[in-house]
Amino acid sequence: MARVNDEVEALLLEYADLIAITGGDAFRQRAYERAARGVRGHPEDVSRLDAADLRAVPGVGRSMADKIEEYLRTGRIAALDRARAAVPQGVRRLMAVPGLGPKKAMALYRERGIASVDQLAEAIARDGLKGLAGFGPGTVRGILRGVETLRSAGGRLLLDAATGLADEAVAAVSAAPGCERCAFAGSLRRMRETVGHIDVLAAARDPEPLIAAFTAMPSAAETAGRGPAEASVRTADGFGIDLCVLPPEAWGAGLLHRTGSRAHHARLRALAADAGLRLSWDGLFDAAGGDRVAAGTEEEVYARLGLPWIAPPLREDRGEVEAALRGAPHRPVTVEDIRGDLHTHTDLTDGLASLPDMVAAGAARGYSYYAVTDHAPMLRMQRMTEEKILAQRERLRALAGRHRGLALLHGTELNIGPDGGVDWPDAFLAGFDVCVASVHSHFGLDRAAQTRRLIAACENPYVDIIGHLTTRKIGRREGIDVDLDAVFAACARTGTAVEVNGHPNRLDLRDEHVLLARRHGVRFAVDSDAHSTGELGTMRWGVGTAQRGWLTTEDVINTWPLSRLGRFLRAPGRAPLGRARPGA
DNA sequence: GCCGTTTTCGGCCCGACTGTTTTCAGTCG
Repeated sequence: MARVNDEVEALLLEYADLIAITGGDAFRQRAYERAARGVRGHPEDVSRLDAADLRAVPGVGRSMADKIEEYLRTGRIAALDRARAAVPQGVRRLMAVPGLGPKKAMALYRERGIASVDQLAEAIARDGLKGLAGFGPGTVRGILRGVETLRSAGGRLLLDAATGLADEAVAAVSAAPGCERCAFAGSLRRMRETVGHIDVLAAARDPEPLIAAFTAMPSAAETAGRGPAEASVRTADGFGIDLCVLPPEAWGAGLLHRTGSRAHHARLRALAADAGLRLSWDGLFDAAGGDRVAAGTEEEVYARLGLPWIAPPLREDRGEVEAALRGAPHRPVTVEDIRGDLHTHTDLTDGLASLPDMVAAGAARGYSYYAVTDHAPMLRMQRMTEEKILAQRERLRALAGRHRGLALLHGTELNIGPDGGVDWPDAFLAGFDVCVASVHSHFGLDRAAQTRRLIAACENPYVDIIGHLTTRKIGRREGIDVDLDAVFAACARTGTAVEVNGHPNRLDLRDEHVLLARRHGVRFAVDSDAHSTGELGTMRWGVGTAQRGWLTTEDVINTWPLSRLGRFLRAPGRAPLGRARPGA
């Protein structure tokens, strides 16, 4: 793990789980979970904070600050070590299975000695849970489904964790003497939703110091392989990172080769062959004479093949080469194109940061508009009321003009009920600038019912954006069963945008669904769904997914100027954007 | 364990869903 915050988050979550497993105070457990989220969402590295600043992190008080300091000083937390001694590691890992909580995990261990996911799967296969109290046939079926979901993500990292590791490796190698260039490549550079291993590429005359720096970095728990110009390491969790060092003149060809995808690179090789050239990992060569004709940069190689540079998320052989050959190269939306975030939370509901802090963080990102969209009352645990959200609106209006050039939009994230209804009547919804509507319950409805409810939500004139439409959580929960064609057709017909949620656990819609929706003529909002100031940065993964889905600025409403966005958000009785808002 | 314009104690994330233990515990959002 690269960022100290990630390490601390993991330790606090582990402690919270151990409290739950051993039947400790539920409020204490939640305090640790909350602090873990606070640390995760904190934009600064906790190792650089003094005691007072540490306690300013949401959810961190004296006891947590002491534990974090103890970890930073000694690399251990004594209280956590004691808790670990009481519960076998595998029991905690069982809790990663959807449907298995602390109680059932502990019961499996106590009654059947099961202490790993593999042992659990094996026990189910030989009917070994029979007779165990609380584990009837329905429960066992559910657990088995959970094991399959978990295994579907098996051993792969989410984009935030993979990016953290890759950044650490690139920083370590870049600092080595003689390193001319260094970057990560592979599926991470293409922004696939999960990453099986990380490819790091570097350019240098002498690979040795780079390899030494790479194998010595803190995350490299063991060196799995080593050659004259490459090395492989594994993290403590067994995740693999490869380094390949190239001569500087081969940098572009090497980066192209290592970035892939295999299918895209094969397409380029075929194109080269047609032109009497040969493309390999170290350059583009004249097939007859053997002279290297391009290799220094990706742009040079593409240009020699008659193509413009193609953004890595597009390199999946989904027509990107043909489009470029036709003279209509695809220009995907970029992070720099994003003018605002239309789905964010504050501590009024389940966010961690205050309204002024979230707004300030949005301003710091250079946005021209920023929407606050806290949860609505149907999500009971959030205890939202009309009074609370109206008071928030007043506080938001009072912040207008505080940040030059930033228009503040007041919104909400509505819940789509099983029948497609949402939390508030039209008259109240008309008071919001923007409404996101999302499914948060009744995941088990059948396909027809899910499709009906989503179409009904689209038809609500105040619903502007459908949030995280399939509700999948990578490795935790399959998405709902829904007729996406029918829903996207309804979105296009009603002018309802679909969200590309950038949270690395969600990435919902996923790239294939984005492609499908785009074919229906749907508009999109790429959002962070941030619950802390740091999480506003998840926008980058949303944009990566949008790029993989071939979205352009024309498709994405939050790349548009405020005036055009305002026309899109128009609804009966709703004040036009910019008029009701000083500072807009 | 955290937190505070109802403060230094006593609250804090409530309720639906599911399966099964036939009166409710466990899990989840």
